[in-house]
Amino acid sequence: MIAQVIVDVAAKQTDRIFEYHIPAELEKDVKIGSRVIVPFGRRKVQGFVVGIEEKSQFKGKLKDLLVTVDEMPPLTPELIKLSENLAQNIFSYRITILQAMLPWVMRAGYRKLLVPANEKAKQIPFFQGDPVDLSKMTDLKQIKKAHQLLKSDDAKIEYVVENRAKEKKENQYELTLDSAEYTKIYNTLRQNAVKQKQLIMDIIENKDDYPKSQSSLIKGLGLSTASLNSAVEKGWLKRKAVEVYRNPLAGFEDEEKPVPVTLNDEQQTALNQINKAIDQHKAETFLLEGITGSGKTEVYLHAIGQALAQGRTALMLVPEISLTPQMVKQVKARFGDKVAVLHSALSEGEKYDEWRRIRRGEIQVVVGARSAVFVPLDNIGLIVIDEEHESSYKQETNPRYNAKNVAIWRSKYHHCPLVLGSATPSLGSRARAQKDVYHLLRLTKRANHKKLPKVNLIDLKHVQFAGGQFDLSVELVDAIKKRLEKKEQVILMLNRRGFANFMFCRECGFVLKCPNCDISLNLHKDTNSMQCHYCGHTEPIPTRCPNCQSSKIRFVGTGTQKVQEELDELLPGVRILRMDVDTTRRKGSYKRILDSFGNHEADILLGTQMIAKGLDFPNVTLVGVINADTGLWLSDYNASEKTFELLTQVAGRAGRADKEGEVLIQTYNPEHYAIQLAQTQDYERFYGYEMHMRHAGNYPPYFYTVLISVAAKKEQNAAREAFKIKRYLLQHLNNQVIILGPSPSAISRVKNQYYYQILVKYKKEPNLNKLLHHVQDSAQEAKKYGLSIFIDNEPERIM
DNA sequence: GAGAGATTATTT
DNA sequence: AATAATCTCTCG
Repeated sequence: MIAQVIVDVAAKQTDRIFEYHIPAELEKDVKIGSRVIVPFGRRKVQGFVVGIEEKSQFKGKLKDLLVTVDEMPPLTPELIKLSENLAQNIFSYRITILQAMLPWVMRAGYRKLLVPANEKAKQIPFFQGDPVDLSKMTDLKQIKKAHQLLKSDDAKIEYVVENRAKEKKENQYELTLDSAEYTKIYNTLRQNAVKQKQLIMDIIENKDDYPKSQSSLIKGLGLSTASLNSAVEKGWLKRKAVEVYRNPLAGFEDEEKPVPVTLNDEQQTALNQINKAIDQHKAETFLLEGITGSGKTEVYLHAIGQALAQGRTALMLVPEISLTPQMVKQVKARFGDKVAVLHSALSEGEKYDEWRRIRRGEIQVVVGARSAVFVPLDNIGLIVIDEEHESSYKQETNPRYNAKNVAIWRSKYHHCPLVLGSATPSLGSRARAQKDVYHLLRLTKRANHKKLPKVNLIDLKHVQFAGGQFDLSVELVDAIKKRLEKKEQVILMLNRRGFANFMFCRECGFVLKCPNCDISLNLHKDTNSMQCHYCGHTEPIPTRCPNCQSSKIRFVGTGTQKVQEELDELLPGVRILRMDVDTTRRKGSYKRILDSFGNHEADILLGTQMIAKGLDFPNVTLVGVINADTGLWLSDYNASEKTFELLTQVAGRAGRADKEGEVLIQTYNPEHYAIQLAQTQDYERFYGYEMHMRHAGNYPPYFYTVLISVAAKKEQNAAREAFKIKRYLLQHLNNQVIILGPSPSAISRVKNQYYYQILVKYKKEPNLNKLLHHVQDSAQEAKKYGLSIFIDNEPERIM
């Protein structure tokens, strides 16, 4: 038999099938989707079997496939097929896509070892008994010596493929004797053998609980490893290492029982339609447009229950940012240990274990962020994408897939419905619902009949500021005070995007910039440094202007740290929790902050965009937005959409329970339509208005877009290549197409690379895909001259 | 004619 | 992408 293999070499020339002969003894193991090791040239590489055939197309002599790596093929035939489809659409190599479908630990590591070639050579002092890792060899003398040994045939190179995936093992202790004997042992123990007595007593009393794990014995009984060791030595217990799953939900085990929630009419109507599609195995896409607090999550959970009741599985995607403990808790409470969770806060080992539980069919419900769209779930009965407007469903690096499109593909494959949910659907989705491509379901009422919070705009152009800074208006501070007096809680959002503290000299106007990027450095008080958010460059905080040595330097802009200090001053004694990239970096800190706020251990939750989504705190009655404008003037065509979304989402955090909510939005642009319509939280009107704008500007959803970026060390080179690509495209496309640029990116230099980009807008260009693949092929040639070319189909961000 | 460096072809 | 094969240049 012949295996068709995609090898782990991401390059144009190798982006195709290579065939291998399957040795007879491996025939039962090698399946479509298997991860295998194959000889490739002189090397050994990892690869994935994408097909198995009787006969080979190859004229030369086939090599033998060496081994299969896993017991069970990690990829399913479905995912193999999906990878083929994706490769045609997103300008990535097939192997890059296949690897993106699996946990990172399943990527192979490669090592080149210099090993003695014969018995005599083993005595050469150079080896010191061990093979030498060639990639770690830096010393020139050593390298010379290595060459010498290779030439004299005393050494040879051995290629090793390493598997990073490690299973976690835990010690378990099982009983070796019968209970009578343990009683006997107990009686012979000395009075002062406290721990030993305790252990034997536990064995006598809880005999049926054994074998017990080491951690449960140590934690539960307060034993030490030493006492366990001696128990093993004396033959009382037998130790065994067993494989265990790393469990990321360890902290969620004893959550409250699921509360049965009855749906209101609208929810029920929506659910009925979804359930019908589940029952009929129909690959229908629903757009569930429901205002904040309308209980979309309840609808999802009921629908998931329906899929499970039919013996099928369910996949639910949520944005990374809103994969909050609150959300996980709800799903976990409803479906217990049928649930697996996948997101970036898990360790690589945890991700691998969650993934394996899914692959082995031990899981019925998966909740995860973008990459979870590739999980090897079988028999999917429902896919849900919550907050479908979120741009995080699009991966911005290779492979640049959009989880929404992947989900649509999978829903067709499994003949199951896909539910896209949002309070503020993306224009693209909403427009498709308009054209009946998607089925629109609307929830217009808040589930608990509470009114939407009242939203007021504060015009920062005509306002008095509290304190000495220009961040907090008197009106906002007063409103906060009032809420605090009533022992209610407040959420404050500072949309910091490109707006944090930077150093500015009042003498010469100098702004401290990153030496590698075209952007200012940001002040970080916690680490006492100036940092670049793009390349990570760090330097000390200057005390004098680096340009003119003046001491009149200021730090301008608003950061969460600064606002916190101001609030401390204006409202002495107030308890503030800050939530931003800095305070949530450590594992579990996210949960800790939210739990603490939920327990009313703080009055104000001050944070960046990450607090806008999905949080549900009944005691929060006031939401303040410190500056609504920060995202508004970005050059993206969807800046208004993103601003409207964010304001509407954050407003929805107020007044979720019995108490009426209030929202205050500070802005310098109270007349802007995105902000005006966010005030009335009128999505449908915003949709109508924004569609006009898109139509007038020839932007999505009226046009399709492709973004081509070119990066180079020298600015002219990037620009020249971009112009060349544009000329090439114009030559071969009809004149319906619109090509914008080339223009420098919004941040024209990052990590010492200059970026130029062109945007292709088109309605129908059957030729384009072929041309772009040609551009991509030329990228490898261009790389020799230090040029990088990226092609992004339907980009979420154009800057 | 050997060694370094650049270029080109090959990988099943 | 990594490696091998081939070509080119430069050494008094």
